Amino acid sequence: MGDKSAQKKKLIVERARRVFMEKGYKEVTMKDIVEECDISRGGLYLYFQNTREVFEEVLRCGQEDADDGFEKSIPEHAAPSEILALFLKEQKKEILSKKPSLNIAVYEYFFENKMMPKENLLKKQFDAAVYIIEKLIEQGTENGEFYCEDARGAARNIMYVLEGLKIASFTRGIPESAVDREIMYVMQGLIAEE
Amino acid sequence: MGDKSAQKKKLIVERARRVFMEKGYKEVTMKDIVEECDISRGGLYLYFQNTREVFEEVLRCGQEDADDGFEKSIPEHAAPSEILALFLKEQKKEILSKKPSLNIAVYEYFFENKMMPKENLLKKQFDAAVYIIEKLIEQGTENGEFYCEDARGAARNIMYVLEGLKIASFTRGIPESAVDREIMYVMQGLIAEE
Amino acid sequence: MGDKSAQKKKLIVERARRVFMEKGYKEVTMKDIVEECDISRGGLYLYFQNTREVFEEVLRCGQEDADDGFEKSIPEHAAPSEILALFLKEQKKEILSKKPSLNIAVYEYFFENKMMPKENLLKKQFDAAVYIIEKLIEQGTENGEFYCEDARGAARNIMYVLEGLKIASFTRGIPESAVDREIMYVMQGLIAEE
Amino acid sequence: MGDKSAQKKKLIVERARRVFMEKGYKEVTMKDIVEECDISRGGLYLYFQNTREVFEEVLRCGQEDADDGFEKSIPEHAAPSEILALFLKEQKKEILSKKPSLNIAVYEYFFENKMMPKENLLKKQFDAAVYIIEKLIEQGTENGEFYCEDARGAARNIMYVLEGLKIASFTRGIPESAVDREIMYVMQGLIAEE
DNA sequence: CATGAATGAGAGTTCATTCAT
DNA sequence: GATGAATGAACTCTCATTCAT
Repeated sequence: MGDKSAQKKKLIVERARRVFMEKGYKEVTMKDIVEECDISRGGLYLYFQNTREVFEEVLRCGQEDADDGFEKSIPEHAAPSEILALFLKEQKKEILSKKPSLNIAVYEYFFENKMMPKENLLKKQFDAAVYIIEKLIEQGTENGEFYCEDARGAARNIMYVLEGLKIASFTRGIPESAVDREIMYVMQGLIAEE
Repeated sequence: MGDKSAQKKKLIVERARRVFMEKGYKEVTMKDIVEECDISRGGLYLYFQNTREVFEEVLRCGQEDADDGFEKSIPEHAAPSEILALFLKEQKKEILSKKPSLNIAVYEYFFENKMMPKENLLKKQFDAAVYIIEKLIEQGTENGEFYCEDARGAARNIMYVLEGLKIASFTRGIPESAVDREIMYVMQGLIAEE
Repeated sequence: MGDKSAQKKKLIVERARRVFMEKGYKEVTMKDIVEECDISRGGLYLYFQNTREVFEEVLRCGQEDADDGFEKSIPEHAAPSEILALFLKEQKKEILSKKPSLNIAVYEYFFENKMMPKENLLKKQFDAAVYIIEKLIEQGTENGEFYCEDARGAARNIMYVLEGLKIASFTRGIPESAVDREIMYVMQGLIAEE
Repeated sequence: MGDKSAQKKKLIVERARRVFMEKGYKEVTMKDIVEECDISRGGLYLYFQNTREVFEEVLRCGQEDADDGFEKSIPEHAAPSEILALFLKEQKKEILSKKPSLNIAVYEYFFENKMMPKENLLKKQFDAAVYIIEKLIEQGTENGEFYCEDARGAARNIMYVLEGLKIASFTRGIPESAVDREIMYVMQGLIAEE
């Protein structure tokens, strides 16, 4: 039972994710999910009481497959600067992607549910990324690739720029060149400096 | 009639703005607006067909009072660095403000209506701000306050960071210290450098 | 407006009364009322939020036509004993009536909403009836038709018996003879005694 | 199987009784019963098709523990008037009891299912009580405690008053004094008389 | 027998939108 | 123009009832 039930729940979450990617968070109704899932009206309510619960499960289950693509693409003995470049490239791809993604739904959800200091998914992801970038910059500084006196500050600056670019992309659309330019700018700040 | 009609329209927009500030964009119904405006249901439809039209009018009419506070607060013969500092302070205030603002509604609206290359309000405001900052940096560089080889790049960097901070604030909440730190960081990049 | 609106409300209440007479109180749904009224789903909600509100309005509006039949049937210069007899006859008719009446709905409603010390319709009607009977008995005693030392006690006893008969009729059904017997019994108590 | 099955049925009825005491008759759903019984949804349907069947079983099984308290409390060689007084005291307790009882559910049930001339539980209980009171009055009359020419009539009158009091209590609430007064009144009618 | 997931009918409720006045 | 009553579509949610296991 726990098994089949869990199976079903997973299926619902999977299908629901598509709906949220397509329509954002607020727009989605239980009916939308029901229809996407080929499930009965009442059936959905066995597992979730409202779209909020469904979406939170989508978030919870979604973290696994998050950066799969990225991590796999890192060569064995890559230099810190190379890894950082790869990371930024990955981010660029996401920023520019025309494919529907959960991003907008996530923002809509957190606009409505701001109040979550520590369990906030966005914050966790942001902090984790800052940490990784910081370490890369430190390593790069040690082996002479980078010159940077405030690795953490630089890492944070990069992440805020990326967040700004994301929003710019979702709310206006920006050309690839603009993303490249910004990435270039922050990379410059790490390398040259003298 | 053009007069009374325009008067009425203005009243609606004014009241509707409050509603959008309170509830965001998607949540708002025609009923909400009708109730806030003490107008008849049919009356509203004489001016606007749906919440989208109302919101667009809100955006159009709202630009006036935008940076009033800021511009007034600039001293007569302030140095470029001082003006920039004031601007950033203003931004900080907005980022940290707990008062309901149109910001979230604006994001929600543009998530749904991304496709507007040139008339996009967000883009216009962003570009305008970039231009101002760029000029300030150039002036500052000339009079020796700043050292900066790529004023436009730096200006854009600052604006993306601010946008990132805004989103961070709306979706997670950030402490004042975090905002200060980021502002400090970008200012450092302009001043020191040697 | 107040006029047409009141008109409509009255119509709804009228039709709704039928529904409550037919189905009791708890069984009735907003849909039932909507259908009986040839009104739209949303239309009903303009006037009432739920069946409880409708029923309370039915109660409020219904008191007028209550004892019409009775009062009209009283001859000009009837003796107290005759009036009392008429009253009891009226009660008997109601107790035995096979026609759907609001009675059961009223009981169901007050089972659920017992808590109303002073505005309780049932109590008011009961007390009013007790008062009338008491006065009749007093008058009858004065002119020698009755012999009774505790007019109020007797009046109350009569009303409780009638209430008991009503319930008996609604929950089991009782023959006319049983009602006659009880009425006879209480009347005996007033007359003979010598 | 008859054994285990009967056991289970009994358990269901026991728990269901609580539900009916709590919520009346009409309000109760199969779901309510299932939940109170810690039984499976399908399981309940093996024994009962709907709440009506359950409630009828509750009624059938419930008669046992009915007047337990009363019968036990009768002293060995009590005088008829004493026994009657005890009986009325017992009735008073039930009328005024704030504890949830099956009473309201019973009324609701019989409002809906009036048509049962001979197997009607309420009628049976009523008639049985009348018979007992009649006998007590007769005995009391014989030994000089009472004076009463129509024992059956008096007995019936008492029972209808009690029924009226019960309904009054369930639909409006009545103070203890009111119950006392009515009981006193009917007792007076038996004793004094001259 | 017993379970409980699943179904689908139906009640409740809210609004965008229309239209007679 | 302006009003607000009226409509009906769309959504949410709950249960009686069934059925594969």
